[in-house]
Amino acid sequence: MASQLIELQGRSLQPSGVPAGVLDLFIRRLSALCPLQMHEAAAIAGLVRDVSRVSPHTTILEDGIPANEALILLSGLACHYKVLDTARRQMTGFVLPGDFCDYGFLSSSPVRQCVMTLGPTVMGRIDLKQLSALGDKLPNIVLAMMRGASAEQACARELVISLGARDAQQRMAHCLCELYTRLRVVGLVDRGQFELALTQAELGEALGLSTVHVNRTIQQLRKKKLVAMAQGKVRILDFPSLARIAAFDGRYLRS
Amino acid sequence: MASQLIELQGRSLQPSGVPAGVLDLFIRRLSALCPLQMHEAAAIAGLVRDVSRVSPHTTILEDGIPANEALILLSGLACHYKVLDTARRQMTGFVLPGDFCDYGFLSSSPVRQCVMTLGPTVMGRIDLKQLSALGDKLPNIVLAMMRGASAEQACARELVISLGARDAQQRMAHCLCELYTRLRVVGLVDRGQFELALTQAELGEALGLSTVHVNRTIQQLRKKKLVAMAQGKVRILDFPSLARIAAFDGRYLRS
DNA sequence: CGATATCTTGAATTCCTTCAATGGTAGTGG
DNA sequence: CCACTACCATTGAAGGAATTCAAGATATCG
Repeated sequence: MASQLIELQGRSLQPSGVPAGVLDLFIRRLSALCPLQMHEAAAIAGLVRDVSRVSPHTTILEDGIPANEALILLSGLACHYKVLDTARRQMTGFVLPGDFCDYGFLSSSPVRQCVMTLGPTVMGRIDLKQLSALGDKLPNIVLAMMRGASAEQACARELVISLGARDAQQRMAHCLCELYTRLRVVGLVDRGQFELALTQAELGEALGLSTVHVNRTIQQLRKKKLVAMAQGKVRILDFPSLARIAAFDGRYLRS
Repeated sequence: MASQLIELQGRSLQPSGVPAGVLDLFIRRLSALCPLQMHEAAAIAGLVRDVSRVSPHTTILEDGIPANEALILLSGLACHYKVLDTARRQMTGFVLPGDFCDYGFLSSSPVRQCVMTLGPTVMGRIDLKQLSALGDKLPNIVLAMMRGASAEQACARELVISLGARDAQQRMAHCLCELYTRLRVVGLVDRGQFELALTQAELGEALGLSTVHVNRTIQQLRKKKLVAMAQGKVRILDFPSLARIAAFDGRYLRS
């Protein structure tokens, strides 16, 4: 796993040696799941260690391996996926900044699916013993994490619906609506625009479509002036119309 | 919700008024998730109340409603589903005997998807306050439930893979392999045969296929002498071959 | 600036859907 | 006991959505 300690960028250090600011998204995400008091947020932020960059297309969690730490995506993009016999690959969900990469640690279950980075990312780690001890003292922390797992479950179910009952255009629109909504929670959307380090081929792996068809589908949405996508950036031009096409109802993302 | 108290069938009663035996599958399922001591199993079984029959095709949990009790399927079959604008319906997972219908109660999340019975079923309920109090005393109970939620998550992800990357025959084979494996855990498979109160149209809603194509796919599997399906019963004739077709690897079902 | 990856386009094919009709089976009531 | 009804399974034929194959255009990066 090619990773190195992140540079400090001239920021002040917390006791753990983690630059302030890097953990903002993590705390913002947790608080959105369950409102945290200042000391609760500080306590869990204090457990994050080994903050490090991870190169694109690196598998950071392997199927079937018991975890001994909780992995948090601090910036960038990652995904759950599985490789089939046929060398075909299917993604089953995105991990966005502030999310835990896998929630199996909550029930001491082994990781059930590989997790891989897509663009360049920054990861943080929390020792499970420490996390467990903290959870005993601050139940809101545990609640927030369990709600995170619940939200991830809801996303997976929604993806089932996309792949089972929506056509290509609806799938694409729904995916963009979800990313837009989830990224907005952590403040990563600026005037309808967000970063998305994802090729069309990779989008196809997420949506169960061929690369060619992804391309044609995007063009349809472009032609309708609903989105603009280029250079790893997505701009949502007309969210209401996009949501209408996809029959997107973001309530499944709420806690 | 058309439900009535189950008859007693001449069995001895536990203090709660629930006939002995009805809860066996529930305990077996929980113990498979996390081995329980006798007193732990007895404790949670003692909380189950309002055991009642529910008619086929009854929606027992509604999208978005906060739950005030945990619902357990004691016998029969149920599913998670969502109805789309287009009047199309997509199932996102099966609930088998011994399973909780929804795990949202673990994080005080509202139910995120409707749950509906398929065949005739028997349901049990546990008050969330009592369950929470019990969980504080017996952490293994909580662990078992959280592992149940984790297993359900794994099932949803696997369904994503089926709908996104497997053709009709592989989907069908994979679905049958999963049902076979899950039902075997609770002892509901007899010489390769199990009950499945599901029409071909409903199977299509689960697998993202049209009724016609479900029919043709089943015929292919029949012709290969892999399965026999009729009158709500499925017999797996050649599990290894079926698993090979689907590239089924049951490890995702383990805790 | 050349090399590689990604995006784009066209044409042929495949898998699955839709429509429509028939056959089978179980339950209902005369 | 048999007609009647309703639901489910099955089959054929036509159409459509998405895939595959193949090639060319554009971007990206060392």
